[in-house]
Amino acid sequence: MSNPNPPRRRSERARVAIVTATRQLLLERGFDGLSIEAVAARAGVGKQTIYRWWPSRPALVADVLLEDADGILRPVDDTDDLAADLIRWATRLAAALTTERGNAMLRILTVAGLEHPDVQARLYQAFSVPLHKSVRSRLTADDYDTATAEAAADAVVGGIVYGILNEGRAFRRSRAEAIVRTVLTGLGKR
Amino acid sequence: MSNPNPPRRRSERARVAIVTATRQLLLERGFDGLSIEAVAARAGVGKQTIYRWWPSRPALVADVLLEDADGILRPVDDTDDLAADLIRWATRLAAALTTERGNAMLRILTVAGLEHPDVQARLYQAFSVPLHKSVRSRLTADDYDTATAEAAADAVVGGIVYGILNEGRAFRRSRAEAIVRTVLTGLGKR
Amino acid sequence: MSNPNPPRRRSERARVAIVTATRQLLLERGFDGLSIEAVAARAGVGKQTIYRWWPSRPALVADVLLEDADGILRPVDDTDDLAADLIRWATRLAAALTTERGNAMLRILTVAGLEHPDVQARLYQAFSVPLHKSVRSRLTADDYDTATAEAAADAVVGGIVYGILNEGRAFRRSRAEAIVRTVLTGLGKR
Amino acid sequence: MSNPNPPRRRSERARVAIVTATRQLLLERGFDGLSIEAVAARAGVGKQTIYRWWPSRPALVADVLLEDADGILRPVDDTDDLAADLIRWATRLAAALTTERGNAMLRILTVAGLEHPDVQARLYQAFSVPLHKSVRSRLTADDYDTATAEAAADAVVGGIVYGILNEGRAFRRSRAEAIVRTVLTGLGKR
DNA sequence: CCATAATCGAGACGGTACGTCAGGTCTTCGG
DNA sequence: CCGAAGACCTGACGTACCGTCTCGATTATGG
Repeated sequence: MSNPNPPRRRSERARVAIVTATRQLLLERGFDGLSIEAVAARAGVGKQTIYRWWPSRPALVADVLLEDADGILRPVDDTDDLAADLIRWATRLAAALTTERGNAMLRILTVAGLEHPDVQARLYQAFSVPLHKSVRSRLTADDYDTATAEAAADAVVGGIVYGILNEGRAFRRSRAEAIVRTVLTGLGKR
Repeated sequence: MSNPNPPRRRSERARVAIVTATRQLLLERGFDGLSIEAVAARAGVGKQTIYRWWPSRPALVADVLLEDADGILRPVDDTDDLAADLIRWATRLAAALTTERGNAMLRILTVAGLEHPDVQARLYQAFSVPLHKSVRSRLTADDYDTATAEAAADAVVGGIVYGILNEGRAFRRSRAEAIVRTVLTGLGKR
Repeated sequence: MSNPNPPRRRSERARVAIVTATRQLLLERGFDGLSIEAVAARAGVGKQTIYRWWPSRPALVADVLLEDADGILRPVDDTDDLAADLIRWATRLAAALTTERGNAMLRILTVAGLEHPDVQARLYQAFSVPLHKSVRSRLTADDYDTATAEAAADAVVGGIVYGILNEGRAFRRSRAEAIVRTVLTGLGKR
Repeated sequence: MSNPNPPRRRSERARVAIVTATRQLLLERGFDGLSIEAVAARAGVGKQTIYRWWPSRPALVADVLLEDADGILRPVDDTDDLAADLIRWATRLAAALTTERGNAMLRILTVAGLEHPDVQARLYQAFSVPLHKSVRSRLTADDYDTATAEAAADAVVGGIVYGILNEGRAFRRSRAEAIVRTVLTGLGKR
């Protein structure tokens, strides 16, 4: 019997050209300014070659974003100073998301997810979950209970990312630090 | 003296029909499924009548959302129990944003803002700012300093809204409560 | 009792402005490039003021053309030299219809007539009939019978005008003369 | 060697559907009642498919007319009776141009040409030139000199076609005959 | 080492929606 | 009541892309 999953000989050259063209156009024109036709033209590829391998525009975009995820997803350091670890992490996250490119990516990622449930799920797994988990793990490593770690991670990640979604590149890193400190120490009245 | 800029006699009938049709179609098909042509048809109005008064699709959508803002924007109560006040507020916010309609609105609002800077600014002023301010005011009323209030508001609002953007209607109200509690008490190891 | 036929107080100022604007735009853009909106704007007049007095665009155009008819419609001289009279007339007609303005008018007149039966009838009466009649009268004045005069007028007028419609301003006056001569002398083989 | 300019694979099915729909609509609504949108709808074709192959509405119309030219363009017979030959030809021309369809075509052809110079040139070559040439050739075959033949052709063709443009289907064939006879015999006073 | 079948580039196709122009009707207001 | 202004509904414009569908022209095995 034949190979049940024949490797469907796909042109790597074309794949790379498409992904590259998509990345460029995404940064030039944003998510909703991106047309398959433009990608095909820029990549020197027939439209069908794109449709053969990606079911939809958001799926293509998602693939491109996933290739670039590493710049954003970094684990939290684990020294013996929890506050310092979290603040360093939060600051770096804010920095990454306020570069021109990083901010563009965040926006694209958010829109793409909001407009296409399938993609939402993939991006959620690839970005939100690891981000949240980074913080949670560092906290449970310091013996916080799951529920507390969860809520704290919500507050820190949400506070920073939502802030940047709203303020864009104007969001200051010091604000990320302030959020982390507040979550750590709470609001015990002084 | 006469008005030097007479407000160009506008048909209220048409305005209402357009806004209503837009709201319906937005809920039926979402933001990017909304076409001006469909709005015009449903409203029984010429396309030009829409373009005459709104510069773009996101601007029209923004106007519709702004009319519906009240359901989401409620001030924080001010009893002598800060925790209870904030938790009640957070819980209600989460409830409003996880109804079918409220969640749809949140998603639409976010995409519309991300795709159109002008609209982003308006929506930011109309939603994010008041939301944030609600929490901040309640805290400064209890004599927290500005910086702390700011950071806490970031954490609470961001934690809840970003959570709901990610999880959708699956986001539980108890999680909003947990976030508030964590921010209030901090992570002082017990 | 009131005047049973009140002269519907119409603004002469507006009428003139409209007709003038129409004439200008007609020469600038041709018949089908003429829009009522442009006429109204150029004339400093509301659209309704045009529609109040003219039922349609071709009707307005027809009025303008009729005001300018004199340049084209000249009677045939009646000296005792029939050939000279007709040649002079034909030559002048060709000259009038091959000026920039006259040619534009001919084309406009033709299109307007072909596209609107009512207008066709008016223009026919105002241009074709007098043109034809000029020639016919001159011939009957020289005792040709009606049928012959008719046919000769057909040949002369048609030959010249149709020629100019086809060739435009390239049509030479000598050609008009040749047509007249041929009709006068016939083709008796030599 | 291969064709350096391969003719961009075109759907014959679509071409025929478009031309047919255009012809129908032209006869139903006339030239200026013809919309590309209606042609596309009737032909079951996307608008772009029309715009891909024809630069403008008049160009499309011209193509349709050119396909139908044969009904009008017939050579002049060449028996030894010049008068009979020309009269037969003139009579047939008048007959063809006073059928419902033929008359409609003549009007359409004329307007299309007058409104669009490019089209004017093509239609002139395809209709006016051959018509004129038919008569001229028959005359030069009988040893008339070029100038005379030219003027006579002007008078005959112009007399008939311009007459029909003005009178429409009311133009009698006998009038065409009278024109031919007059041109042949001239107006030598009897 | 060819045969053959999937993949490729190109781009035509039937469509939907765009944003604009103008048509002809209507409404408002000032003179 | 007329005239200016211009909003209104309608319908068509010409364009951009959509996603599907042929077309040859390459490839890249696997018989």
